[in-house]
Amino acid sequence: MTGTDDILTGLFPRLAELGATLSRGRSYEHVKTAAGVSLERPAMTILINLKTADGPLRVGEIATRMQVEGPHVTRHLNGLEQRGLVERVVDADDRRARRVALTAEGEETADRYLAAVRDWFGEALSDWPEGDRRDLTRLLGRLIDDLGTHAAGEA
Amino acid sequence: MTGTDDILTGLFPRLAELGATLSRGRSYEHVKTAAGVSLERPAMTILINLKTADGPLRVGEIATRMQVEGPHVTRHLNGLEQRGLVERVVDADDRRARRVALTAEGEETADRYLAAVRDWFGEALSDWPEGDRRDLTRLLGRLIDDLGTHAAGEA
DNA sequence: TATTGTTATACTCTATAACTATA
DNA sequence: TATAGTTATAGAGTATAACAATA
Repeated sequence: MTGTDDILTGLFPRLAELGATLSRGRSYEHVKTAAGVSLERPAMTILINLKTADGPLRVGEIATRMQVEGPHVTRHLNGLEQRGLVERVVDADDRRARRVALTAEGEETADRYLAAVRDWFGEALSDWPEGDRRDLTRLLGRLIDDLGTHAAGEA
Repeated sequence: MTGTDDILTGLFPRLAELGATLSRGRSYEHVKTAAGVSLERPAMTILINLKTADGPLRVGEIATRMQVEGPHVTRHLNGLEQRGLVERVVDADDRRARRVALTAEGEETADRYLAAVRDWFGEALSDWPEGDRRDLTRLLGRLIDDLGTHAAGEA
């Protein structure tokens, strides 16, 4: 009884609050301002995915990484391309597909944003022992895996 | 350099992915189905807040707890009241305010939902050592606090 | 004059359906 | 016939502005 009750009184409320803090909290606004970018959040997420990938990504691959459907990516890609932050190039091997790549300006934007993220979180967690950060990262990774696996009905 | 780099390669991506898993993942759908409820998520969140509070809450208090603006709460309250899950009673002490209370049916719905949450997370985390759950809960609590404090510019 | 809540409106995020072009 | 991506449309989530009632 103790173990399961902890979920309702401990973990679950924290996850709900973290979700609210992350999605509606002012953190993103602060970071955006610090980085001097004016993009909607999913658009910024696309840039980060491209930046942290090895090279250009296909549209479908971006959608999978973001856990969203294709048209959502296409829509933001249209805006990003108009602003000159990404380029879409037809894949030579499969002409149905497109390879999406950051432009130089897109790369700069992603760099500025990531630097602001690093500063922001670094300040917020400045008095955290290194061990706690590592533990949290590890536990979150496992949580994500286990939630995903369970949702997929594989376990 | 090591400490701050961990944020960009470790913590930050995990938080982003957890946010996606929590907000768009199928977990909520599974739990909803298991509990046999058909409410939009913010409406369910209102019920849970009322259930876990000591007694009836004012509209503004619900909004604060959910980290949203007042009109958003009002809108969902209208739906919940129509379905007979909550009641709004004018506060005798301050007639501008309303006290929102769960009806018997609202209470049952919240109970069913929370039981399904407990089952769902309990299964997903069934092989977690008790210590890991406690650690994650503690670290998440601190993370939320520190992000909130930093966003408020207090530190 | 300030505060509680509501109504009206609009913006952001995301999904589904229908389509085009390749394969 | 199946797959990659796009366009069109719609729904969920949330915010701001204007307002009512009360303090």
